[in-house]
Amino acid sequence: MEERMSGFCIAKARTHLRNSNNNKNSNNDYGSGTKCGRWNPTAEQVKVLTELFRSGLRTPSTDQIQKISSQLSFYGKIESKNVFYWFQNHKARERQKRRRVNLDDNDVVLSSSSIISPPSNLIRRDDPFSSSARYFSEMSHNRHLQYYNEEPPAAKAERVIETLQLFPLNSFNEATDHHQYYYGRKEAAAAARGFSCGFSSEMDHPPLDLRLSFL
Amino acid sequence: MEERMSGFCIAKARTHLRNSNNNKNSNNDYGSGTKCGRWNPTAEQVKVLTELFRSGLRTPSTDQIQKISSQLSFYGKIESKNVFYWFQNHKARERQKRRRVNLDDNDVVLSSSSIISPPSNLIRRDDPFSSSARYFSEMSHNRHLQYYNEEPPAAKAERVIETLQLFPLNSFNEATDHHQYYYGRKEAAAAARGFSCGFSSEMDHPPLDLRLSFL
DNA sequence: AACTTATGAATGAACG
DNA sequence: CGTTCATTCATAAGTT
Repeated sequence: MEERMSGFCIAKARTHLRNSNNNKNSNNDYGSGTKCGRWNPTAEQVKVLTELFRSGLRTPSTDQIQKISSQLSFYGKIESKNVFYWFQNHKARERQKRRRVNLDDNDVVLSSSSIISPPSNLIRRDDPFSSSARYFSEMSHNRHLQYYNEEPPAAKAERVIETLQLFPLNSFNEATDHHQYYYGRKEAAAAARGFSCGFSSEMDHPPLDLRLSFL
Repeated sequence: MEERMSGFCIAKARTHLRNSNNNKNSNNDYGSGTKCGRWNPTAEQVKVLTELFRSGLRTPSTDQIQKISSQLSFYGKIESKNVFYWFQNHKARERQKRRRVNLDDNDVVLSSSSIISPPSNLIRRDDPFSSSARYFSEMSHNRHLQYYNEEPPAAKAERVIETLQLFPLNSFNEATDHHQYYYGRKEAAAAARGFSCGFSSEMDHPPLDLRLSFL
């Protein structure tokens, strides 16, 4: 049972939703609005929140949340929880992003340098989600990061990318030891064990043998 | 029916300047100086991803994503996030589709069985943040159980930053007393500096004076 | 070319 | 907190 039939958004999704007119609306909602209950921040709200974040606020206290919310309500409907979530998400994503970038970065370099030089233009220069932490358009955290010091890169040394060689030449880095994290999915596990990409016969192209064994 | 009209994305904070330049060039010319377009997977990439998905992989771990990305980069430009999103979307859409069908069948049943649906419109608590710091605890949604673990509990010392008082000027809530930053995050306190709620008398304008650079 | 569909990307919300 | 879900936005690709 891996199917996550959680799906019962029904209650929420299908309910026609009250038109929350009690709020008299806000000038925001670019066209949508009334449909769902999901908060849709206005530009100003986002701007302010971003500024706060940028200035270092990461986990506002309850009071702060309330105050911020209060202030932002001027621009449109908003509740405390929205502010709460916003920071929560923003922070998490900021980090996630950074993490991914690091990995990516590492790897790509490797890959390009090895074997078959990739199609020139593949050398990504500026990616939203990578390098330069320039993913979020306007967020640009180009500030002193000293305020948030969170993840010493070294700490994660364990799960590092064991620099598997990327291409088929001799891939299958068994490196994926058995100790792999059972990150849950049975199916995933199953898949990971013996998947050999089906296209063996056609494969007009190279290699890439993905049997997940390398995962 | 859900009209996706969605006027425009005025603020949205990310606005990519749809009008980046001129004509619809949009040649997937990643890597060149221009803005990145969105990832355009090659047939091979899609194939592999699909295979992986079919073989059961639904929510690849970070490592897996990383590796997959590496492998696929052979076929063209690709980043971790692309892989991440791909799976995310693929999974979601499959479910969505299925849900739709499913729901179509017993939508009424559901509705009636769910006990006097409370005035959903009013359910929203105005301020769950009233007192308890750890807020929100009553949503028993019970999604699906999936265990995942790969990160050892980290004893992370919160970095304490000196405090600059928040909302210095005048708050509605007297709560702004000096020890308010005891509430939780010390770091939080550090940040809101300058957030002065100045409800000037100009209601047509941003009342919120953040004194952050704010353009 | 306008319309529709498919899908990449983003993000609010929430779970464990 | 990190992860996952649901929904929406944006845009490339496919259709008419």
